[in-house]
Amino acid sequence: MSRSASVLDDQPRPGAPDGDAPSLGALSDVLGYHVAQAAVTTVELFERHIGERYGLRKVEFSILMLLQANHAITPKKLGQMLALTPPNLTLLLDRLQERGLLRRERSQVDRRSHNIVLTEAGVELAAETAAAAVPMERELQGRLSAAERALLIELLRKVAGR
Amino acid sequence: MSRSASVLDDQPRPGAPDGDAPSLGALSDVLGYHVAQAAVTTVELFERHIGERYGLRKVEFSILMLLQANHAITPKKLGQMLALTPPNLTLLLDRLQERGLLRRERSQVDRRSHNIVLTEAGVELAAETAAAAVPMERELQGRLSAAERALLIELLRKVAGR
DNA sequence: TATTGTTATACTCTATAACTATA
DNA sequence: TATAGTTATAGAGTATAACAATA
Repeated sequence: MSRSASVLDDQPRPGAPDGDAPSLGALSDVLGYHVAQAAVTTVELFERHIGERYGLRKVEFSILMLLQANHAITPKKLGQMLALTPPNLTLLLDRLQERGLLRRERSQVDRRSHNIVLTEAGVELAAETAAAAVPMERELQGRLSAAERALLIELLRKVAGR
Repeated sequence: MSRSASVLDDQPRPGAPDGDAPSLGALSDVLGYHVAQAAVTTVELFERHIGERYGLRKVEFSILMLLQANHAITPKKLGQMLALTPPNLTLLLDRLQERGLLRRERSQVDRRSHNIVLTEAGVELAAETAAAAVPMERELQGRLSAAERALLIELLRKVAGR
């Protein structure tokens, strides 16, 4: 754990008004901190490429992508995959439904559960935003090589563990 | 982008009530999604090892660690390092100050700014929680080797870019 | 005029509890 | 008696605007 003694005990040097880069201390060994800091970048990227342009929140985009890939899926499963509690999911689905992007169809097999399916507009928006994700990811090339990016995703999946 | 056709069009097979594992679709190539999913794990880890035990939120723990490593630091810098807006930081510092963990000392150099310093109780809690972070990180060994973990942190730092 | 930090405020995000309807 | 989903509600997290004190 490297630390830079007490360089700035209320005495910032004239030439460096903001002092040295402060040390992370014990935080440098805390994985969660680095995950959170990386999220600052990815969230900003998402907002700029997709969120603001299509009026979608991160989770809404994820839901669209999962519905695109799985056609019909229950709220239960969506909730499990995205770590959402049932009440939150209900609200999210309400919002997307009001926008005409999806439908809830009562399952004929188990009438308690629903199958969520994209409407035509939903299919279209899913395709558009999936396409918008490509340049978004490409923007990371300045920070990570393709190999590093693939490796990073693999390691993150191990941490997520599912 | 692998997708598993329409295995579950409202017809879950009897033997597998929850159907096959749904595909991630386009999401599997979105770094931000994987970062967010990994965060679910690290947040849960934090809550269990530190948050609940010491009544600290993630950011509060981070502030403690930064103060521990840097002795005196201004809210401005803390805000930059943790991506917090000034009003949020004010509230966080209020809370920690009310708990008797830190003091705001007006800088003699620039009387607009403050130096935040840990009280004795703050130093103690910082040490305790830093120690509690060790077994927390160790718990990740089931998912990542030491080398993988180091590599992951390095890659996350590149994404965070600072 | 610009900067540090604060106050006031509101909006988003997420969680818990209680409920309905099906099984 | 258990499960899928909803409703109601509250708390945590985060943002913007307006302000005070100092530079």
